[in-house]
Amino acid sequence: MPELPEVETVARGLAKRLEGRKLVKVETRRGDLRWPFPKGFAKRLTGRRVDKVRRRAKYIVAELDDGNALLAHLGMSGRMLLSKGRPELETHDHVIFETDEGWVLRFNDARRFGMMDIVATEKLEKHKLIKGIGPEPLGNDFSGPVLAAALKGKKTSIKAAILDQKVVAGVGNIYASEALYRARISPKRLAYTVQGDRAEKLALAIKIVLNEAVAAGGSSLRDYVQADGELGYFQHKWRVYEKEGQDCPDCAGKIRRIVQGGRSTFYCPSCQR
DNA sequence: CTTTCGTCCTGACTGC
DNA sequence: TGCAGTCAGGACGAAA
Repeated sequence: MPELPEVETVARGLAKRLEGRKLVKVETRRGDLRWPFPKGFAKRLTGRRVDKVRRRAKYIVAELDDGNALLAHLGMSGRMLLSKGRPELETHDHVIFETDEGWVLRFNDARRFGMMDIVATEKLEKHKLIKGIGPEPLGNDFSGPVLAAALKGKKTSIKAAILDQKVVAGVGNIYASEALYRARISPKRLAYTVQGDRAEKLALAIKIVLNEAVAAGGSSLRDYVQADGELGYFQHKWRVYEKEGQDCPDCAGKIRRIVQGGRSTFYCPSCQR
C-alpha cells in the first residue's frame, strides 16, 4: 500500500525519466479517477517540460515549465509503470504519458482511489487536498515537541492520531504500527498522553521506520525501475505488520492484531505500553 | 470545534 | 468449479 516510502520511491523513479523531459503525448482513458480530471487535463500537460518531480505527504508533485504542477495521489492501488516505447495496455491503465525520449508512463489504478489534478505550483500548499496537512516527518520541522503539540488534547488513540495527516504527513496504516512498535508505545494509548520523552521517542521512531523503508526502496530497485516497469514497490521488512500470532522480535510476547477505527493494528501487548 | 463512520472500488481470498 | 461474502486501505465528507 503506498505510504510515504513507496510514494517517495515512485517520485524518485519518475524524476529519473521525467525531469528535463517534454511530455509529447498525454492521454486519459476515462473521465475520472476518484474525481473527474480537471478540464483540459491532457491538453494542458501536452508539450510541457517537467522541471522537477517530488513528493509532498503521499502526493506526487511534477512541476512543469509553465508554473503549474501535476498533482497525483496513488490512492490504494495506484501504480506507475514505465517502459521504453508503447507497451500493450493493461486493464485499469487510466492515464498515459509519453516523453520526448520515448519513455511511456502509465498510471494503472484498479480501485481508482487515486487522483490527478493540475495546480499552480506556487499555490500547491493552498490546494484543497494539501492545505492543512502536517509536517513532513523526514524534514527538520518534525520533532518530539512538534509532535507533542499536535497530540495535545487529542482524545483518540495514538494509532488513529498518527494516521491523521494533519498531525504528521505520510504515515499510513502499516508504518503507524511499525513506528509505535519501535517506540514501545501501545497503539491504544490515548494520544494526549504521548508527551515529553514519549513524543520524542515516537517522532524518532517514525523517522527511523520511514527512512529505513525509503532506503530499502531505493536499494532494491535497479535504476528505480523493476523488470516489469513498476515503480516504487519493494520487499518490506515489517516487524509487526501482518505478523499476528508470531513471536515479538524483541521479547517473549506474541504479536496481536486489533481493529481500531476499522483498520488493523498490529502490536506486542507485552512490550508496548 | 473534534471524532467517528460510511463510502468509493476491485482483486484476492475464504467457505460452502 | 462457481459463486457469494468478506476484507484490504487513503482520505473525503457527512453525521454525531
